[in-house]
Amino acid sequence: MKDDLIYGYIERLAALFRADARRAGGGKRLQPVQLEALHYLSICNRYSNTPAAVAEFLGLTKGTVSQTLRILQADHLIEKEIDQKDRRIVHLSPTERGRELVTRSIPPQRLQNAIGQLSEHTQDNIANALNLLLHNLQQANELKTFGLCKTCRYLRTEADQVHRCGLTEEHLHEDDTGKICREHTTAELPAPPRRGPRSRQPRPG
Amino acid sequence: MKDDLIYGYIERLAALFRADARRAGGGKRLQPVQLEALHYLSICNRYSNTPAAVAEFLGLTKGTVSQTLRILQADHLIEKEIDQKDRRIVHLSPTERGRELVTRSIPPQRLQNAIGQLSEHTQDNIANALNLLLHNLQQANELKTFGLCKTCRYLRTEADQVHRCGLTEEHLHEDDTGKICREHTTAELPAPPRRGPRSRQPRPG
DNA sequence: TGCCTAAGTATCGATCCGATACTACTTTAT
DNA sequence: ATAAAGTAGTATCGGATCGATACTTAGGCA
Repeated sequence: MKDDLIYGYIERLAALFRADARRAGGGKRLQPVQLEALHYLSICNRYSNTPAAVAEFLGLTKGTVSQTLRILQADHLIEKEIDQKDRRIVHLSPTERGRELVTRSIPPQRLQNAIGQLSEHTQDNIANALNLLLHNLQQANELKTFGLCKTCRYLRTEADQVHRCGLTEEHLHEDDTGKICREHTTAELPAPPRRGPRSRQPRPG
Repeated sequence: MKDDLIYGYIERLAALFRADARRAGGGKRLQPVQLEALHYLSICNRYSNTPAAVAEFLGLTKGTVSQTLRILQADHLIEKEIDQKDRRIVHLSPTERGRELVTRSIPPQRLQNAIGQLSEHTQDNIANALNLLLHNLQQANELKTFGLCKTCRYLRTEADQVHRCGLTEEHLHEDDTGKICREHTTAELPAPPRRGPRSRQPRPG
């Protein structure tokens, strides 16, 4: 078992990224968690941009995330909009300022320096190894995958390149299929959609 | 450039580890940073177990780390001892309780679940890919490596398996060479030891 | 002796974070 | 139709994180 070794490497890399995030931030100093929340909101689709989804993604409670989002909003980095169909739900979108900040800060400069020195082939190897590890970790522990919509088993592409989500039957724009979805389910998984006690329709994209 | 992808994977893995660390902790709930500090102190050699080294390793300021260590000491997870040669320096060692806690919590159960399912070969691939990435990141940004003493370019092994550090000329026990050293310098690096304006002797092990 | 530097601590304020309690809204059961 | 249960989100409290700043103690050096 190489778990000690692998854990050590990832912890080390993550610590360096966090230190980077702390020192960077571009003028308006953001905390690492704030930056991660902003980052998520800039790469998720329009059905996954709610406070609850951010909390799930970051592995924090919704109360904790609520404060972080309040700060981001106060700094004019995100905007809130109430869902008209279900008025309990809030949709969050990064402002232009917010998007610029994410683009400047992620990925961190140090990582770019390092990866730029590696061959395409080596980069692929690293990306594949990490993908495999993450995928295995999520599957072994039955965690949410937060994958791209276009890799979801419920995505159907019909005639004339019309995309449709098999869970909600909704039409999807091409753009949406390249973003992270909260309801993403890995294609290889034979498991059926878990329709537990909750009868609410999931809201995938 | 696969940097976006690679960053995403690592950030995701680290978030899961942190969530694990928060929920675990075994009775005495430790914060993720506290656990990481305790972990470091349980794998570093006797010359790298100071507050300053912990701060360097975690990428935090010494003031911040000082508080964390105070809490660990109050919980009887570490012990402090003043260096007799330089009485400014404090040496930190985990107590028996501290060591048990680290052993229980690191690596996290979820990672063990995931890695246990992979073949030896796949585990090696992942470990190698991460090692390469981390090594490259440290070298490209001139960061401290915090590697094992036995992989340091300054380690010399003399007759009768007597180990000696080329920087301090000190004798080293076999045990020490398997631990993390603050002054570790990667073997492949042709760079000379940086003896800058500081005239202090480094304290490798 | 006196100055400089280094290791470590103390304190403050902004933020993080979970726990708890609450409001507003939707869905379900009766 | 109405009550009950469940969900999304917010507010507040207390302990911890974290950087900035200022400080104490100790060693190095002229």
